[in-house]
Amino acid sequence: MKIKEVSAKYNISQDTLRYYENIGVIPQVTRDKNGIRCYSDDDLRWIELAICLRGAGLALDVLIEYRKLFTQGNSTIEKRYDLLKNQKEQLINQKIQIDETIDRLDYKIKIYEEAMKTGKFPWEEN
Amino acid sequence: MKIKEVSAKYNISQDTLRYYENIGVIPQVTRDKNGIRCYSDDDLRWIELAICLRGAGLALDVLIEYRKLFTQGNSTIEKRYDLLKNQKEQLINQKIQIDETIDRLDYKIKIYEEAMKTGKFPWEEN
DNA sequence: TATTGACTTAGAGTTAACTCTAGACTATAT
DNA sequence: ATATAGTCTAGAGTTAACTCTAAGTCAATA
Repeated sequence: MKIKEVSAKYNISQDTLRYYENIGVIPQVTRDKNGIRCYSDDDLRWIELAICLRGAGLALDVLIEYRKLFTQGNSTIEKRYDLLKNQKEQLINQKIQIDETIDRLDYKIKIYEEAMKTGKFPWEEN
Repeated sequence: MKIKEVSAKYNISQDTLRYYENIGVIPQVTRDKNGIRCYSDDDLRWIELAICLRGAGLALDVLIEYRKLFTQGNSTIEKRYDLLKNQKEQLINQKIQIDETIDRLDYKIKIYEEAMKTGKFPWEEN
């Protein structure tokens, strides 16, 4: 699979694909005789993982670290485990923050709905 | 309340407080005779709101827009309502992404736990 | 044969959200 | 009287994560 197809398949720019490879978020993609990237199934799995984790807000630093540990083999299992646990914790905290904010938005939305229905605008702080 | 106290109370840098005021995320704080900021309760509520929304990932652009609409009075009620609804949708989507990622991390974490318990490292893609 | 389109690289540019710097002012403590 | 601590401003610098540019290679097509 060449870069254009991969880009279309995962809706990610070609620039970003090359960038991720350069910084070590995904493997060094093998090239054909003309130096053109041919993405393997394994490469695609790494890309998909990267997109998923980035989409949830993980930093590229963390993905680079995970990939680095992975390439270092089984001796880094524990470190990878810690990293994953850690990131999961962060995501749980982020979810809590989001839930708080959604509650807050819901409260405001309700007030605005009332205001629009009754034409009366209650005293509001912000 | 002066900037140092506010900074401590909300755990936000003085620079950021001034920055938020400059770009219009929070009100223009009134000054004492020496030009020093004295934050009112209303200012504090805006700060608290900004920190909450930013913590959930809302962009400063959006907060600036909301604040701008607010200062324009009741004629912008509907626009503010739309903005809030919109941002809520985004947060819900973000939460879905996070949940997917947490599931994925959980799966990996389980595999790593197994590996560490048994000492056997199963074939893994990444 | 010339052009087109897909690809390559290195490196510069962009954007968001801070964060820091330098120089100035004022109030209080020694 | 001087030092210290807290504040101010304007503007420069930083960081993350892209995104774009320019100049080049190569294969297929008009």
